[in-house]
Amino acid sequence: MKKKDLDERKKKVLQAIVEEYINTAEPVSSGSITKGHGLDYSSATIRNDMAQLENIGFLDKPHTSAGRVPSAEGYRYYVNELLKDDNLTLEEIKYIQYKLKVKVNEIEDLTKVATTTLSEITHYTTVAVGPKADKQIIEEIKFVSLGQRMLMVVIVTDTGLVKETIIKFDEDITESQVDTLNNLFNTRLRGKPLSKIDKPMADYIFSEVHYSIGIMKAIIEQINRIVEEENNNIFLEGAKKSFDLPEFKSMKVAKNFVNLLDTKDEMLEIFNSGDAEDINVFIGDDDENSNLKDFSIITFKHTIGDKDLGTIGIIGPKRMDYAKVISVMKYISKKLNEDNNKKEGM
Amino acid sequence: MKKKDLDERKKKVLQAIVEEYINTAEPVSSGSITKGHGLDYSSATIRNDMAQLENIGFLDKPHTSAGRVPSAEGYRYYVNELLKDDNLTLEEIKYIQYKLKVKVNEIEDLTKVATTTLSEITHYTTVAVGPKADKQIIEEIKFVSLGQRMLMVVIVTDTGLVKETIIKFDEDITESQVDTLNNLFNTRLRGKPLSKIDKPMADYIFSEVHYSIGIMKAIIEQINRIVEEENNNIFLEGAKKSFDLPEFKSMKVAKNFVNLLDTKDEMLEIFNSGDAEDINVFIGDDDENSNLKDFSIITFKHTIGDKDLGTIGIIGPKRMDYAKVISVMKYISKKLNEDNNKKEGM
DNA sequence: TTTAGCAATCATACATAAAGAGTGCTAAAG
DNA sequence: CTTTAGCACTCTTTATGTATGATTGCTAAA
Repeated sequence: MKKKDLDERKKKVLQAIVEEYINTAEPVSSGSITKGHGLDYSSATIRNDMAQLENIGFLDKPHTSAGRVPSAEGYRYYVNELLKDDNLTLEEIKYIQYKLKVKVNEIEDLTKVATTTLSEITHYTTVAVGPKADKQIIEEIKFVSLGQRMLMVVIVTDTGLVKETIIKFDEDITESQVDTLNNLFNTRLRGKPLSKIDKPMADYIFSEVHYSIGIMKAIIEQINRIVEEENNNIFLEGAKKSFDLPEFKSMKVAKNFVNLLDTKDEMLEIFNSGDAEDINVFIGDDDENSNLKDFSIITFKHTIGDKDLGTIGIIGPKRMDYAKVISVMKYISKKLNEDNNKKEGM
Repeated sequence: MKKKDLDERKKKVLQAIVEEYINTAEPVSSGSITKGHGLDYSSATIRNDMAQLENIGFLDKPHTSAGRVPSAEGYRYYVNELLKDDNLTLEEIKYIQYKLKVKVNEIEDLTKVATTTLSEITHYTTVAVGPKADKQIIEEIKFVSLGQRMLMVVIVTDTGLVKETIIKFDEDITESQVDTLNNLFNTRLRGKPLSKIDKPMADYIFSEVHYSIGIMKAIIEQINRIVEEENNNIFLEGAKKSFDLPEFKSMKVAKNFVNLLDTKDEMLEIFNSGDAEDINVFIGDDDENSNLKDFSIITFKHTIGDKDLGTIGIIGPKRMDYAKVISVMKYISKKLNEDNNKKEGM
């Protein structure tokens, strides 16, 4: 049997098992889904279907007499083929609207509000990751002198991202030198993507400036450094909520979760790999030995028009309420885009 | 018996128990400390002392036949009276020197390096909390226009802290207005502490500016907002390390830990309450029902001269290696101050 | 004051048994 | 051919009892 062409009843059985397991966190027995979920068969019939669903890899059996649990494959089929994702209550919709109406001045704030709201409604841990630096356009680059031998550099991009750093020198800097720097870097870099200053550009800058090479080198080096260290701006909300979930009774799961949030690498990879247009669902592989084994991550890109404002996502157990999460995300994503296109048009 | 006047042997017994428990995480029996730790008595003698130490509240008994465990009181006595805190190895000293020698341009970076190093050497979770805003002096306040109706405000303080925000308006702003703003705010606020703009100051500003009240109101409101939201800059390092400790086998402990880091309030209170001059040791109360019950927090203020650069601390189990942690902290604290006074003198 | 000796206490580990849940298979019914 | 009833089988869970070992508290002697 091909995986894709399940007959109608098997689809219903799989769906019933996934939904039941999402609710109870207990393996689902054939007896418990004879009625409801659009099904009305004897447990023996369900058992037969379950055996076949297990054969094609959609279900797992913890042990002989324990009922079935969806496999990663099973979850994927459920998410892709069986999910009905329009189940927000009116209260939830109103709450989201209320929260997103808040007056924000920085896009970062809006992302945080959205992330917090998402966590409140879904009761899962949510994460916001800043946009990739190199996709952004430099709108302003400003040098401000701090004392004689210190300089602050502020770079502002079109998405409202602000990067700043302080550079120290071994020699004095005059105000007129600062003016020159402001002129030079602004005329050269404004409108360009926020990426490292390459060799030709550095050479050009050197050729234009008549004073200390040491200062210029330090500046370029430091700018390249802050441009490179992207995505350090991770915002985490509701980590403790995850610890109330039954899967966190297992120390191993809890530890993997903390590792995931502490190390960040694996998590970031998934956050950055998603498709820009869509809600992306990552379901941890069953067999893998990674920290992600027991978790699912669902992300979407926060965008206004074609500007990438970062990624917002949820980390939860594989037994996640996909329907709910995806519904909420779709709604929030739509709202974010709507409201801000309005504001942009001013 | 008064708590303070333990005879010499009882002191040694208490010390032996604390140190043994720190090493093994197992209740300490009378038999296991008959030799070593400067003791050479029979288990019966030790037992008598242990019974009395328990009476005055320095030891606890998990159950009748389980050996003894230090109480919070016991730890406190140990830390205050019995601790010998000079046990860094040469390798550790060299490693710290090597790490702190790194060239940093922002004080925030230095704090991070110190925090990371502290975590590496002690194997505990470390936390850095930014300095209190109102203790800092405004060194520069800069308005940068972003498009017609957006303005960025950057405030730099004497400790190198940078606060910035973006303000949106309903009307246009001209370059000359921005210049006026820069002049006005800099002459008025530079050298002042980073605190909210009060009524008289606001009134003065209003009286000086001839255009839109709406714009000025928005600016002052927003500046007050970012000044108020202090300590959002918490830097966490090595959370996963804690999960390797035996006490984290208990789900309750693990959950409290995550709550602590996620909610931040309780933790911040302790971080901000410490004495500026000293290493501060907080030991969770035995009976209390708080998230902190099972943990100890050790902090010190990162300062250069009299500038407060924030607080660096460790969160670990009550069974923490106090001697080691305090030694490392003292050393790092000294080094930070030394090196930077040198750099300051340029 | 210190110590040896010993009964008493309690957690832990282990073995065994009983109960319960759920499956897989077979054969009958629809 | 599909569905269902029936039942043996498997495996987990829980309870119970028992043995074991660690450690203490007390007493009496050194």
